[in-house]
Amino acid sequence: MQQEVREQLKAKLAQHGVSATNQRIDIAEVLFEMPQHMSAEQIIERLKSNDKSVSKATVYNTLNMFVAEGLLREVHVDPERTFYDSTTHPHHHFFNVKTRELIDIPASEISVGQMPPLPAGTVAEGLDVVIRIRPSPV
Amino acid sequence: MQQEVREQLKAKLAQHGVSATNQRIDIAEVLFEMPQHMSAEQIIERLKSNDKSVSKATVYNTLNMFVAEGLLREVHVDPERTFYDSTTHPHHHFFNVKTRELIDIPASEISVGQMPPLPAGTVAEGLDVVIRIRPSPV
DNA sequence: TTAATTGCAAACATTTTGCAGGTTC
DNA sequence: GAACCTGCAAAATGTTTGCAATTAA
Repeated sequence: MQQEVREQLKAKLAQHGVSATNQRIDIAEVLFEMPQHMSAEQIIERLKSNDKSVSKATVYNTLNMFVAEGLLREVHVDPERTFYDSTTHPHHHFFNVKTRELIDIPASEISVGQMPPLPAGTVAEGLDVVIRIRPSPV
Repeated sequence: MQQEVREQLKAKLAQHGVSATNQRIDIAEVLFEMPQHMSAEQIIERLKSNDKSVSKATVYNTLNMFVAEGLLREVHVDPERTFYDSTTHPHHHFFNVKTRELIDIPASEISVGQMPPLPAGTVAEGLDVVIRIRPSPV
């Protein structure tokens, strides 16, 4: 049963040209269990509590590879850490600056109207909308 | 003449409750010369080439204080460094992921339509739109 | 068996901090 | 002279790298 999930993940990695080692599947298992945003440290903690031992270096190597191959998206809103977002199709985020939590906003719920002309000699790579929020004051 | 600029900056700092030391004015001089985005290191370099010697610690302390007092805005798009934006009124950015440069987009040039409801118990603090760009392929 | 991958520890880069000495009002 | 500010060096993070040992095709 668990084994089946791992087989599916192996296929997913293969589709993106990533050969599947045990460690990479362990990491994928954490990330792709549900749509979510995690920092490298959170991933390492989760692996630990799942009794999987994967070194920090391998976690970072793997995350960078997943990003390069389009399996993951990096989100940069918190200067202290990079978040890895297991949802790769276009969408946006709330960022709670107090709790440092990211919350998805489906692309359909925000409409960005006219776009300014791009600077000469450049092409657009992506559009990120971040709504910074904080807990309501008492 | 130069002296006059420094007097104006001193007044600007005072308005924001920041007492004006020589170092703080040196830093303000660099930042507020024109609307721009600089990393701490770029600011330190500029100070050096202006023959102003301000220690790294003081630059960081000052930048944090300016941000806290609303004289500056931090921009987080590049995981490797924080940018300090001398334009504090609402606007958006192009970020060239190759050259790591920020370019302003006036708020009027982007219209963000409907906004999704905020998560319960939170209030909005700000809206950031970043259009990631890269040099056109040859 | 050759190439790819892992893990450790050391290296790095950016930012923060502790504290002694200096400055300011 | 009391409170504040600066600068140095050391510390703290988060991330990357070098390299020897291990695993996989």
